[in-house]
Amino acid sequence: MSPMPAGGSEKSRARAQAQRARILEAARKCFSEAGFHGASMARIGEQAGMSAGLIYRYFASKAEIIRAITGEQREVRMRAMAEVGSRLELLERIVDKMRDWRTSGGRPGAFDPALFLEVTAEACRDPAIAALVSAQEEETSDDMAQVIEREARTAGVTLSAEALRQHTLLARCLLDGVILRCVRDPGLDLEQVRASLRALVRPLTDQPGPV
Amino acid sequence: MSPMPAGGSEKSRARAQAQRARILEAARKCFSEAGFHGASMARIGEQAGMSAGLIYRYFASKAEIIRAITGEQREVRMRAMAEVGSRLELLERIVDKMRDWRTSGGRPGAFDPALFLEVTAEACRDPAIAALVSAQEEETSDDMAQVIEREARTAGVTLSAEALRQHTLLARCLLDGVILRCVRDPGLDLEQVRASLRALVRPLTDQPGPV
Amino acid sequence: MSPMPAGGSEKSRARAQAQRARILEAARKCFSEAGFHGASMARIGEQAGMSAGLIYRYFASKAEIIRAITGEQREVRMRAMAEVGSRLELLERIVDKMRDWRTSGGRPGAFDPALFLEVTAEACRDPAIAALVSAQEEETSDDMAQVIEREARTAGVTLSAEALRQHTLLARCLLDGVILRCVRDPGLDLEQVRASLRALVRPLTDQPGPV
Amino acid sequence: MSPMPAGGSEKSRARAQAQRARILEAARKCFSEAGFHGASMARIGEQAGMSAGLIYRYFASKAEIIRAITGEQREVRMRAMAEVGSRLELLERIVDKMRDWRTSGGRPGAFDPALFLEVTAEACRDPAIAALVSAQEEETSDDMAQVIEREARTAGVTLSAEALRQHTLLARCLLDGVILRCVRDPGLDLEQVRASLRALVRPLTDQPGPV
DNA sequence: TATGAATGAGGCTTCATTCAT
DNA sequence: TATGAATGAAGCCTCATTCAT
Repeated sequence: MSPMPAGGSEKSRARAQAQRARILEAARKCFSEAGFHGASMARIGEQAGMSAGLIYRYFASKAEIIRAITGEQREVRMRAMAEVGSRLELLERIVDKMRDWRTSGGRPGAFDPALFLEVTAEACRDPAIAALVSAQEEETSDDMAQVIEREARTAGVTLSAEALRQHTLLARCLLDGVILRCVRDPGLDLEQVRASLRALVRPLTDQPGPV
Repeated sequence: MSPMPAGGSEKSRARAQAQRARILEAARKCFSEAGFHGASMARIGEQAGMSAGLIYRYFASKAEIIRAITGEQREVRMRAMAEVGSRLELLERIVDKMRDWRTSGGRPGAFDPALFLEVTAEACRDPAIAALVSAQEEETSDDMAQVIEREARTAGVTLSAEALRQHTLLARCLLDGVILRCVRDPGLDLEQVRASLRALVRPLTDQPGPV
Repeated sequence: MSPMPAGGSEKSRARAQAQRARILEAARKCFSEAGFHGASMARIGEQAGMSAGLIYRYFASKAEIIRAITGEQREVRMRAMAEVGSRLELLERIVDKMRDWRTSGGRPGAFDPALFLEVTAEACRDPAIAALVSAQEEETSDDMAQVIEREARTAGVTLSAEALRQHTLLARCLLDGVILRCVRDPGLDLEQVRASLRALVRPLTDQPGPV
Repeated sequence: MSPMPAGGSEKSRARAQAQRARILEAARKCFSEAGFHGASMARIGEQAGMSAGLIYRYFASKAEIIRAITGEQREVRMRAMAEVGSRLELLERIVDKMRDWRTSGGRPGAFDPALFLEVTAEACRDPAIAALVSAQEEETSDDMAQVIEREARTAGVTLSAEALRQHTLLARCLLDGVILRCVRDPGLDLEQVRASLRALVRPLTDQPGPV
């Protein structure tokens, strides 16, 4: 799959990894701005500071870059959920990220809603992408479950497996929903979103519900 | 905007409308399968049973078709919210739609999550699409508020403006979140989603919250 | 060559001639504005107030319209030279025509330098056009010779055949040159051109020359 | 304007210039034969011995090629006027060029009347071309004035500014007229044109006129 | 490793022309 | 006679990908 030879010195392998990273960074930016189909290899190369031809020494095709970008998303989401103590904290964090995106327009390493949606849309078409995304979703649900368990532990509450699953599902839908709404309505008042979330998210209880 | 002359007989106008509908139907299918930029005019023409050139008698450009498809989404969402009496009923309805999509793969006129996401992703890039989507979002929020007011009336509860706004926001995020999650995880158990929603959505109260 | 049937009543033949004239009038305008290749049959039809398809009942092809337009040019030039008594009068008349063109932008029936050049350029490519133009040139030279003979008669001078030929050549080159220069330099001061021509054109003498 | 990056090694820049030249050479030929709009990029590429796509590495669009060709015309005319000592010499030279064109059909670098007329016709439609042509006309008039001043100096005559302007105008019209007539009438006897010019062009005098 | 020239396929769009009505 | 729907070819241009250097 990868065009890079398995062999080579330690040093050259490190170099190769650095090159791949540069390409992916450039691709992320281009894909975010123009979409997978709208971004050209030439533009990605330019952004990465190399010729388009050279990219093919590190990735077999544009599709492989897309797959790699898709694969990276998992880390971004995981990082976002690590060390978060409650659902509300997590939701507020995503609101912060959305505001960052609106104002600064996407710094490297930050969560990029445009890319997130591009990947999701592509998953509807490319089965390989769909499989990657689906696998990530399960992991992300696990991460979310951990956040909720942490919150429950802090609150001194014990959740049944069923309650945990339901709270996880709800929280995830809310989170994705916030992202989608922010993207679809650039005029959406994020402070109001934050306030609403604060008012609406209740302390965890053992019993299922409520919204 | 439209390349068709204003005049023409009754019959020819009807015919033109039929042709436009055929093209839009074909475009919907192609865009859903391949994305706006992955679908070619040739493919759309083939799907519509006509030459690619003929499409330009009814639409000035591919972009105009994309705009028309985007504009249509509003009707689809509006139809879905009409005559719905409560948030839970609405959410269950969207779950039904997602199951339809998974099984039948998108019938004409039905809500198409792939297209919905394609439009949203495109809104990140094309300001014209962003404006359309943004306008639709406001209308959809109004529709959602009506659903909630209906539910409140039925429950004999009076909602403050603030509470109404918050419930609307929550419900919309949940709804969009359900769509996104279903698309991103084809393995997601829709029956479990339905069950969770039933358990989680509480009767409306005057007070803000809770989730 | 022509798609029109030879038969038909007197009335229908007259009608056909009127239609041809309308088409040619429209084509003249379109060709002048957009060039032979830049003007579409649809646009010509629109300008003529008929469908593009109908044009083919009166002309076998676009090329035939071009040929017809080319053929018309002869009349325009001929009309311009009729009843003109001297070279200077003729040259001043062309200066007037150029000013009309600059200000009014080409009325129907008027001499159109853009069309004149379009035809000339096309003559370099299409042998059929070249033949038409070449034939017209001979006729136009004859017309010019008549103008000069008229001038000589008025001046009481007898020109040798050789002198006549030379004066004709000179006058024609001057005339075409004025047209070309006016087109190529929209800033050219026509009044100065007129003044220069007045100063430069001397009474005819029997002897060859001078300039 | 140019799609080529500014940087690059000495060698690659030289190569790029050579490619541009090859393309322009091919375009000149194609435009001369078929006109700006009749010549296809594919044909130009074929003539230049490269794929049509490659052309876009050296020119941003077909329009840019047209502009480049148009711009070149100035040099061709300028070259023709350099080191010419009199109006008659200049006119005879253009007659020579026309004969070359008729016989050899346009060698690279030679003056091409078909192209000259194509450019002029295009100037009637495209304001960008019109501006280029207009600017060239002024320069060409300056060049012509210099030729005339040279002739006056040789003849020991001092020309007033007004006389200089008038002689320049006359000479230029004659010159353009000769070109136009040669193109429009392929049967025109160039030797007779030459003889007529010789007979008609008189030595310069201080006084305005005569023709 | 790295470049950038080169290609061929394909995309969007226009248009002359034909034909059923 | 007249329309306008319909097509197929062609045009301009872009781009992923390959390859000689």
